[in-house]
Amino acid sequence: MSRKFLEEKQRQRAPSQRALETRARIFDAAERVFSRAGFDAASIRDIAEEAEVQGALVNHHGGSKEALFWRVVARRAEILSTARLDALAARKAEGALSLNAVLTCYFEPYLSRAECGDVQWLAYARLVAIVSSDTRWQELAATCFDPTATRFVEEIAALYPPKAQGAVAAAFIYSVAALLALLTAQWRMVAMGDGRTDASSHLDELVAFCAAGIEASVARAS
Amino acid sequence: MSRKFLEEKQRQRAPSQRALETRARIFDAAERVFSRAGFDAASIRDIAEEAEVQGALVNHHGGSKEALFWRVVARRAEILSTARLDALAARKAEGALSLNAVLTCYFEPYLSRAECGDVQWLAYARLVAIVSSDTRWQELAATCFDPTATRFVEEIAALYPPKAQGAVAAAFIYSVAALLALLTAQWRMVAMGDGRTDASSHLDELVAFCAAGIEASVARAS
DNA sequence: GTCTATATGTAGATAGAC
DNA sequence: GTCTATCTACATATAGAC
Repeated sequence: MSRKFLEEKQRQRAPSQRALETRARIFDAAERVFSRAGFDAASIRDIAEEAEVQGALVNHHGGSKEALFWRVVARRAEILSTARLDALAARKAEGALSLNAVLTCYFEPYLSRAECGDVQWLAYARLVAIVSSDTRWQELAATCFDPTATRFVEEIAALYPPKAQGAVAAAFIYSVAALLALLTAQWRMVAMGDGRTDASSHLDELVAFCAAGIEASVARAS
Repeated sequence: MSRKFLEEKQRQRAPSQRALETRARIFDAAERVFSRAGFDAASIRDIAEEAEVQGALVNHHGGSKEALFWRVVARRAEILSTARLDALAARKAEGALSLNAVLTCYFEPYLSRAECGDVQWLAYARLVAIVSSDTRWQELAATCFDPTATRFVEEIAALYPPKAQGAVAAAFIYSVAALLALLTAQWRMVAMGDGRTDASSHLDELVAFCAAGIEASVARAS
């Protein structure tokens, strides 16, 4: 039942251009509304209004509210997974991987999309935070996020002795949490006295933080 | 209006013992239900049932649903802030502080309460994750969490050149995110291959991860 | 595919008896 | 303080016309 919400009904014939645009508008609107309000506080009515369609159309294209959420998350998760794995493969083709290189392959595809100011990708960052922090979406996370994350953990673990595997897994989760914090909790950094404005260096700083943290965790475990 | 939900009405006379117990039962139940379901999916009826009282009593003791959430969060936040600042003061009395010592003073009061298996403190960890990841609770976070967090950022920043302040603030937010991940996302670590079972070493490993990360962030900024 | 109208459930809050 | 009963609002979802 793992992908229960992602299956599409068989269609009689190809959807029209207009229908595809309507569907995309609904998905984009759902993404923004879910990210602003969270799953429960978001209403189908809000989404319909944001998409400028009638409420019944949201159910028609997205299925139930829960299925719509799954589809909205899965849509971008697939794009991101592909970009991350492609970046990893490209780096690997250049020669042996370093810890910093692997982390950059994981962070950069996400950060570059979110930080260039794309509203939809910024909204998606909040969705990931919602999914990651709530066991209610455990199955969704396992379906959309875990395969790629596991791949990266394996890649990092290969740089160290086998007995460090557990420490690498824990430190990678910390690293992903830090990435999400960068995307969703920047107002808190400002409140704590971070007055810097040059967003360009965020990626390198995050990589430096996480790489040093992972090294230290592994060193403790060895 | 910053503490709007935390003010109590003036009372005519002291509440009875029974009333105090009822109130505590309602707050504990609210803590558990909010942590399981999140704010919106939790209903006053669920909370009443969990506390084994009538629904109207929840409104009577907690005020509106939003006010109840504020009070539940604030109640434990105060205990934790006091414990953290006391630990910091005690360490300071012993001599000059190290980065590891400051981080331990911040993490330990929380981890020791959550990891000893106390249901209410485990529930509270989820509440903090909810508050921290949603701008809707920005004001609550600013009221309950920021004063203590700012104090710790200052303490860490004092160990480094002034121009590292921004990097310290960002790295501290990453560290708090890692702490929350340890408390709320351990199932993900297991899914990534962390098969270790000895919970006792989590504190030291987390401190090692964050301390190394902060050092690296500061080094980049200097 | 799209729209109108509505069925059905459940939410938060309170009035008023005890 | 506590309980019963209820008000009002809005949620999701679907039936059926076009």
